Amino acid sequence: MTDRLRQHLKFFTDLSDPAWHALESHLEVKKLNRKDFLVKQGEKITEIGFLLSGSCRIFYDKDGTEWTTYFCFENNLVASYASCLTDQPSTLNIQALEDCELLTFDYSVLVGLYKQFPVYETFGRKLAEYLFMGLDVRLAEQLMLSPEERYLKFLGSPVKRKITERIPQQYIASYLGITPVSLSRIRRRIIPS
Amino acid sequence: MTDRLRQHLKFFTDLSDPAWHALESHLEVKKLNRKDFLVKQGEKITEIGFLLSGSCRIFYDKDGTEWTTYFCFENNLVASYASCLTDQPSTLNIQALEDCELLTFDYSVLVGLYKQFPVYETFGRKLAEYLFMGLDVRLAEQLMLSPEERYLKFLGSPVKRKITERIPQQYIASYLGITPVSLSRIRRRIIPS
DNA sequence: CGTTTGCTTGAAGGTCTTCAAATGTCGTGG
DNA sequence: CCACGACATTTGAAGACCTTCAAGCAAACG
Repeated sequence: MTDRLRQHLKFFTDLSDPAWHALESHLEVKKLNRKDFLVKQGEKITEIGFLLSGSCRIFYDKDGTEWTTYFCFENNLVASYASCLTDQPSTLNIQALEDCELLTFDYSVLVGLYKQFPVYETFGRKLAEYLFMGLDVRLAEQLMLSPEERYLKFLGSPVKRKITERIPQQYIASYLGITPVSLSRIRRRIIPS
Repeated sequence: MTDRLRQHLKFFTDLSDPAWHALESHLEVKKLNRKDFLVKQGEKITEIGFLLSGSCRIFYDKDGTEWTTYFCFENNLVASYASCLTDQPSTLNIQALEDCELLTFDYSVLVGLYKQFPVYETFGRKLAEYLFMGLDVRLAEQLMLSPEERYLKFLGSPVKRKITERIPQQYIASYLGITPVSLSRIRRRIIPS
């Protein structure tokens, strides 16, 4: 079962057996029911999860309105990474959209591995670089594209299009930075069927 | 002169003398006149700059409209980092807002240092983490705050407030994701004086 | 079934955008 | 030092789009 995590980490860097086992020995299995929270805004939780099954969304809550920054599915890492890095309470929430099974370990484990195995420094670098690039694209879209263009682009991505089949529309709207009502109207506009 | 760069890198991690000299030996001095480009959209330039004096802005050009993602000043690193990472042509521009003097080295130098000195892996990780966190906050603001709120927040940051004293308003607008016209109206609205 | 939850639709209102013109500001050359 | 031109900012008017509040449906679930 942990093999799937090891496989996923290869996307960033290859780990030797000893290096891998050092991490593996800290892994725990965790289950979340739909709507359960892995991380809550305001709490300091430096747990890093790897989704074996199910899905989560990462969102901010501002005055009762929720703004989604990311969706996570099987074989994805999920964490309040900024909170780990700053060692401050999380500014965001991570909530299960479906029942989830995940492997977890604490960020402090990773920090320990940075010191023990140089290869983990490389891993940490690649991970941060990967997250950086994801945000970079996302910010650019948010800056340059209109809500309608953002939705069209969302549909244009096969990976993301699948999200629409699995995630309530209101969360897509909050990901696009608009209200559910607006998304509904945009949909009627571009798919006049 | 290169000392200022070394000092700045300490923000991320301490470099031993040999590690530092390995980088220092590759540094070049470069001057940019106002409006000159360090990086142009569509070109693959993996040069990393450290601003000794002057300022730059990083922006996307979409159909003739420019959208600023970042401003850089003295003692800041500046590069098309995503382009370095992906080894693809840059999707953004870096342009001097004032006459600039900078120290530069190519990203490939850094990649070489990753292999030679483990400490540079740590540096690279911290750098990527730092850039990630900057984008994280920026995206959250872009998602959750109205243009007016974004501008107020911009003014509320002493560091950024200084930008208004040095940078034309239209660039601030493009940073906030609105038109110069809108920013002008927002200003009139919140500072009715 | 009835309740809950989520999506759609309507009406009204606000803010941003676009296009255009006027006013300001700054740097350069006469 | 002033005048000019280039570039920035402001302002006006019209229009588009998103938002809010509210009501109506539809599907999902106990």
